[in-house]
Amino acid sequence: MPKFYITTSIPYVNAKPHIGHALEFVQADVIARHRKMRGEQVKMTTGGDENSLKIVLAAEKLGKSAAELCEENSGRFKELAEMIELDYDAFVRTSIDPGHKKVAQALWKACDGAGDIYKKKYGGLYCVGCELFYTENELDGGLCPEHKTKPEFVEEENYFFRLSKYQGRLLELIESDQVKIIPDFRKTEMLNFIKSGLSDFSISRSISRSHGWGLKVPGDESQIIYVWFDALGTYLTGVGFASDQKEFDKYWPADMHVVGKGILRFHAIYWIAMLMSAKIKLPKSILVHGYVTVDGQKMSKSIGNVVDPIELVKKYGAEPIRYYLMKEISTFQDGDFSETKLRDVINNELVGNLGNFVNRTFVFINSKLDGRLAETGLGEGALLMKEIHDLVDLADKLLEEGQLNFAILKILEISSMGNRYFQENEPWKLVKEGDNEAAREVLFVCANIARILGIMLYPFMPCASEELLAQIGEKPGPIGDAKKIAASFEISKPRLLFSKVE
RNA sequence: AGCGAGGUAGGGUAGCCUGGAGUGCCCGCCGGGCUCAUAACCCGGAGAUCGGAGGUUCAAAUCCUUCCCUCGCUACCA
Repeated sequence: MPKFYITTSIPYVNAKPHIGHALEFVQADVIARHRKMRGEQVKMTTGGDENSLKIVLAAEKLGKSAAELCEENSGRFKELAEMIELDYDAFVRTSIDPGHKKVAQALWKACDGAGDIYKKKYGGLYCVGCELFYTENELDGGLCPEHKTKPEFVEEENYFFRLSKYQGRLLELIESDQVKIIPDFRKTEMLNFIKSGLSDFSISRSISRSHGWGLKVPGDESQIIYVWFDALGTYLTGVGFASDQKEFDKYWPADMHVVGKGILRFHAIYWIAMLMSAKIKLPKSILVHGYVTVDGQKMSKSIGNVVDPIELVKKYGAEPIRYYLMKEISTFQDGDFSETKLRDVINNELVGNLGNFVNRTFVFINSKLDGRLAETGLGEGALLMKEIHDLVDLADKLLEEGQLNFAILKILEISSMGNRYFQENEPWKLVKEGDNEAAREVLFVCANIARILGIMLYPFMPCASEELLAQIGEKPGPIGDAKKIAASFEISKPRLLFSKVE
């Protein structure tokens, strides 16, 4: 059985989750569930990035310890993961996961052993909020462009990673898609970045600048491992690196890292170079999504428009949110969220189109045809069924390519075709005229379409999928089942899949 | 400044790579039909100089040149 190891990036837990985190969770989850439907053995990991100075600062502000803040916020991310139906196997918290510390240090030692880590004095204008050094011309009137605060001059001796050494190999790996970056325009960005020249980067911080928070550099108590070096290691931790060799050999390398556009560089360049240095196999692909704006505006605390996905799920349920994120937001580009739009989508698409088609089909069979349908053959519907099977194949292919929004569009199209077929064939008239056989044939086609919808919806809306299929006594199954015509149907009790919102 | 992504009916998008009647989708608007269904569904219509200007071509939203505008990134932000 082929395996598929997919990861979400691990969010900074210095604040609550926002809708963008939900987007990434759902994207990864949809891909993972699709792979399961294809019969692959899927492993998915996520986690919390906790060893960062930002956490310490945020905690101090709130009068808490860093550990307490991590506990609290990681808890919220875990809650989001559960609520949004993320089917994950491991949630790696970098500050307390016992295996993770070993991983980070083993990774460090391996890079060190390869001669890629060296000490260097480094100084510059440092913004605490960003945790990074700025050059003069990056500053905005002498202030940090992000925080509008005056950066301080910091000088210290740090460990550096010899990134420059890997420039040529990185270029080739990405160019040739051995590490495939999806979509193409992100790949181009990375290639251009590499071509512009790579400098070595700092991978440690002094213990004082880190406020003592973080993982210690092996063999040097005075230095803390830089948060990214540490965080990327969670992808290894999640599948047993340095602890469970059998598990690791089975699942590594990762088949896909799902990340936001802002952190692509760390994955496509730093991470790959680190793994090469440590002589660990390389991940196969990186899928890069955009950011979510809210009502056309960038989300920010100062504007006060940060959307809390947990609240949203409580209000509307997980499935509509998943649907919205997958369909209304382009997989690779920035997309907008608005609650008004969400309501429209629920009422028009989930209730009016999809839910209604399934409901009118099942209710009709139940009330006019005794709840049963024997094999009737597809009759005139055979042609339609062929078109629908083509859409199934297309959606399958789009899912494989990560084109999630196009895939779900195709699935909804199946539902539209069902509604049209139902309408044009007017089975209610056939029943009135006493031609139950003809009505049965129409409904046999419709029921099969509903069943296909049930199967194909699984990656996007697993609960709705289960609920739909349960009404005909089935469960979500392999994607191949979608193209098999069910022989007969028995409708237990039609139940609504989605409800209107006011 | 460099690099990247965009500019398609009132709004949001797809189509562009591999030219062929402005073609599609989700809303909104107008009109009609149906009554199985959660006033859901189906059909039809109005509405676009496909950012501007040149060019290639029998033919350009699509290819080339150029200009304008918006957004993102430019060493550590999902």
